[in-house]
Amino acid sequence: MKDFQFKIICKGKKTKARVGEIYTPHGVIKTPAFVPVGTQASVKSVTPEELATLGTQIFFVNTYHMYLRPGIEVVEKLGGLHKFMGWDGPIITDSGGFQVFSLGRDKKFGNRPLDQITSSSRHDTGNQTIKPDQLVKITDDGVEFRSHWDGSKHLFTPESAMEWQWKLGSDIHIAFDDCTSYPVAYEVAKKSMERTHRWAARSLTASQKLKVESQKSGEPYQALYGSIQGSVFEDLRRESAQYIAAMDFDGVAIGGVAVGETKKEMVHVLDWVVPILPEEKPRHLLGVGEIDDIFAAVERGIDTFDCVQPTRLGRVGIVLIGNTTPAKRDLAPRDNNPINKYKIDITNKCYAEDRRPIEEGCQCYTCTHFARAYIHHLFRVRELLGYRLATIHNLWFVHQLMTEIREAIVEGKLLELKKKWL
RNA sequence: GCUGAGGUGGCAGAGUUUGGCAAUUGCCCCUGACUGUAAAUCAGGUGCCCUACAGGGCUUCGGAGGUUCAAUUCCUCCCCUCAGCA
Repeated sequence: MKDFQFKIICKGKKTKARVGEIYTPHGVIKTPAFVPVGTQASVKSVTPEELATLGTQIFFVNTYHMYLRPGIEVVEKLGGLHKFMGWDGPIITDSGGFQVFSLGRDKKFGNRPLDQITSSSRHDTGNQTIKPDQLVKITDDGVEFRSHWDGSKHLFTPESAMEWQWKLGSDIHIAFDDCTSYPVAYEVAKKSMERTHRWAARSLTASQKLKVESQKSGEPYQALYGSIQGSVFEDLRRESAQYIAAMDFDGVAIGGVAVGETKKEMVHVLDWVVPILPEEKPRHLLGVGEIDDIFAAVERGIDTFDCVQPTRLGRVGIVLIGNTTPAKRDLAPRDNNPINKYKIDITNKCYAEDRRPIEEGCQCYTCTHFARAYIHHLFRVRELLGYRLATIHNLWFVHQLMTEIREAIVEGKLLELKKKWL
């Protein structure tokens, strides 16, 4: 028996949702599961022990970031990612494919001309400043990245991405893909998808080779998920799903979503793609995790999804709240906006003397120990504890929601739960 | 009391040498954004009024005078703060 398995425990009756268990050499993941993101081998501001307490079963680390700092070899020397981070549970690594998209855009700096960007907000490398469009160069072989730290050049290929993930020793790897930007012309999306497919084949070949070698030496199994692209075009998405589904991957990842398209478009993508995927393989949705998206994904049969939202929003003072007990909270003026009904900005003045916890009834460490006023204060004075407490609450919140969702699927009440929330 | 240095938006602090638009810039504050993390970040607004925008009008550099076409800037007096010495 190989160390990686996916078991479906229960399927929804009215939806395509399913409750399952992913077995990895470092433990079991109950699905559907939310996967926090710890890009640089750290879910920012929380310890592995705290993560476990919050309900995190597995989290994301990025190969690209590990490659640049501290370097794959360093992690390897220190005994692999698990030992390096002090986390015994399952780990999933991203290939660096997302950075093709994320480093290639100029989103961070808006649309301002580069000469208007203040020196403190851009990355200076000695005398010259790296422009975003210089950070990534895609070739047939792979991607030439320029380090956002020092501008040095580095070539990433499907083969190297696989090798590095093996050296990191994560439990689940993602194939090296080309995350298509949005909006994008059909022809460009098609080429990007085809490139992703070529890279998927190369990733799989490289990974299988490494798998054979490692099994000889008795190393734990490391799974590989193929990645589907195709932007918002139905025929491309279907083609990509069929292509990836037909390959010998351990699981499937849906990429290129939540990159600027509407939520409606994203849901369409799921509707096209998921029915094509094999039942018995776990399905991961890359980069998605707002409350309504979580429901949309789960009821369409997604098993795991990762997102920076809970952690990133927490660090800027946005804390998540349920929609189930609206009477228990006062809305800040802006929170009357339905889009914001799952979050409050704790830095708003109206919370300066608020004695209540972030959310009444929440059992997280933050809510059982501190008032909104205190967290508000911590953010105003930029105390590190503020970022931590907000992150702790947000992660707990999402993991709690996932627990509720898993229970609801088993009880056949997912749609009721969704209605209650949305 | 003497000597010296100062008084500029809510705060800090440029501008005064060489009179020619102060709303330089920080901070605070307000608002917005964030979905496989170049992100404990970024963007916008922050004297008043008009304007959808472009832009326009007005008020302001401790106080009172003076010189000048023109004064935050030069001159006189006064008030206040800080430092040193009595």
